[in-house]
Amino acid sequence: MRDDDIANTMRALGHPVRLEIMRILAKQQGQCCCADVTDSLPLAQSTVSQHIKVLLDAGLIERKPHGTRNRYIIQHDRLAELGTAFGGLLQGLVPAPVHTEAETA
Amino acid sequence: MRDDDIANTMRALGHPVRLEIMRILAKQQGQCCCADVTDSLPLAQSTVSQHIKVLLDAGLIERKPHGTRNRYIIQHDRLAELGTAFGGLLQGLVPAPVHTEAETA
DNA sequence: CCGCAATATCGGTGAATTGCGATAGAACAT
DNA sequence: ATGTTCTATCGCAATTCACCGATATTGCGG
Repeated sequence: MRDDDIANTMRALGHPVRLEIMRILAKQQGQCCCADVTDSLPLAQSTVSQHIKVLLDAGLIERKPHGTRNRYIIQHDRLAELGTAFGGLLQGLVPAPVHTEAETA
Repeated sequence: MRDDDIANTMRALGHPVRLEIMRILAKQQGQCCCADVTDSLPLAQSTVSQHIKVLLDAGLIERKPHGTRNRYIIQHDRLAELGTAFGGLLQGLVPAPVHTEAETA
């Protein structure tokens, strides 16, 4: 994952409403449509749809048409990918690459 | 960590330049001032200072005046905190809370 | 005291984000 | 076909972001 990609994905998660949407989607496990999300939030349907689009563009969820509704499925692969990238980032930020105690000249 | 807090911190990291700044700071380990960062990036000093401010406000780094310069230190505690929060988030997004195999009625 | 170097902050510009209501289109039931 | 429901998309306004150059501040050396 490139920095750009990490940054984009993190920014997609960098909004309380979108965090909440992810949780709502998780709770309903693939049986969740836009209206369900809207009902759970104090926001207009268009606004929710926008937030969903951001998550879609980041690859964090996937749209699956189902009759007149659309179901949204969390992409756990993608989340895991981000988790790994984030872990790698933390790793790279770690204080000191001390090799051996005896090596401290 | 509240959602707001998680979102803010993630958004602070949600920019490639700021990721890079974090890496630069890590590499120089506390001996790094604003000019050093600016020299490593194709951006104006004021822009770099702005990005640093974002990281400061998110608590991801700390300023430590040192003569006419300012040194910036990565707050590993804060990073770890975010890591934990992010892990918890992933946990909460996990597909199914299956208790036992025998329980699958 | 005077200039210099480092840096934060101000003012401005253009782009992106966040929110809304209104609208268009698809699928369905009647 | 017609109306209903669900949802994406289109303006639109307000806000924030990203970037810049210019400026003010602060500490240091002469």
